[in-house]
Amino acid sequence: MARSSGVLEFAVLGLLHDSPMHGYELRKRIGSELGTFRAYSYGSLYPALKTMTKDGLIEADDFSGVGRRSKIVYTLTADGKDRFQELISQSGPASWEDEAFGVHLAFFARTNKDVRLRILEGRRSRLEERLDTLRTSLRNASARVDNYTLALQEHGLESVEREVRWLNELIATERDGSPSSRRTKASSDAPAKFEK
Amino acid sequence: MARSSGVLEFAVLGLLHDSPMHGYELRKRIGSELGTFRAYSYGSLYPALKTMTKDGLIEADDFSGVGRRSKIVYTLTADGKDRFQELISQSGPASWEDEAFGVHLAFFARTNKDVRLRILEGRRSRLEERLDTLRTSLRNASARVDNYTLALQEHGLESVEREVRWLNELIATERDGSPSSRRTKASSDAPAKFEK
DNA sequence: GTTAGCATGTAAGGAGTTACATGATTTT
DNA sequence: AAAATCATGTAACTCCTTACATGCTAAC
Repeated sequence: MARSSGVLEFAVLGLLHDSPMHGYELRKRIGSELGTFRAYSYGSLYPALKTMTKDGLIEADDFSGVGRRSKIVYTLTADGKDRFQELISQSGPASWEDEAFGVHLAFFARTNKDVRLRILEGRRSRLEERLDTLRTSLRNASARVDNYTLALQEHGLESVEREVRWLNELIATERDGSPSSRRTKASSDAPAKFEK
Repeated sequence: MARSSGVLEFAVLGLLHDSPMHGYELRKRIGSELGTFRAYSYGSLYPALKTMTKDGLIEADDFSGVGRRSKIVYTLTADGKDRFQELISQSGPASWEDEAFGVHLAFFARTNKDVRLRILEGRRSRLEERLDTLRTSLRNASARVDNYTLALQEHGLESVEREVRWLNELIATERDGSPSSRRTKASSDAPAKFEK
């Protein structure tokens, strides 16, 4: 098994979970719907779809009937759904990295509340580590470095501080919802603010 | 000629411009002094140094005297200085990309005022394009997408808006300095706010 | 009828990381 | 004397982009 990995696979599984789709459309949605708006090229996407088909995560239906624009529609298999559940339940260090965090958040509506909180808090502590490094480096920098570099570092620092505040709000909102310990069955109910 | 390219080469040239250094230290400085705090691994850095040596941009002096910790100190050659001047003078589209912009800004103290302004303005227009895309995608998104994704997209949008405001300040400060058209010889004088 | 957008793919290559391998020196 | 940090390097691998190649269909 090729064991295709990474953010792209995760994104594809999540989007196909909603409805079957062909590659061309998947690419657009990855670029626009997933908060990251990271656009993958076809050179990444199409080979990934092949690998995932080989791995049995998705199934390809070739709609190349004569006279009609050729299309290959992909559908999630049972294995694919399992894999998505597996990925969506991960709340370890890997899920607090920039890109991975973005995709995880994009699928939060389908994520358990406990997992959501752990990811949010993990992300925050990851950023707080970064703040430490940045503040230290800024303290040394103010003596040695020119003021353009300083301006850039300060701006970077403020950006991270802003993200921490944003996370604090998300975490607070998340906690305002019904506490997960009360539930017998793990619930993915979103707190009021996040209902559709 | 291998024509080593990219941000890493630029960063190395800029740092060696100040003073000769060995690889281990270069790596740390790239991570901390350059506003981007992007840390390259040795697996990237050491091969890059070899290529640059082959290209004649830097010169390696091996301090492996017996009993002393082995060190290879790199010094900029005349060609290397030329190359750095070439890179630092570029104000085209490539220099408004995230990473490249960071390095360019890190070396702004050695950049001509005209070039500085063109880079700052180019960066701003690049971000304004991104704002357009984001705002459009956000308008569609609010209908179709769950509110977690929405929160992420809104936060992303605000981050870009903040960077634009930051750039506006830098540009204004830059313009407050003596106008470059008055100068016969291009000057790299920093505006008052940015003097050391 | 031609331009723009839809739709799929491959080959070559760029840029970087991880894991490995080795050894000296300083700090605890 | 052990642990941390200094110091250099390579091989295999991952992930992704660019450029190429092909052809259909809708809109102007």
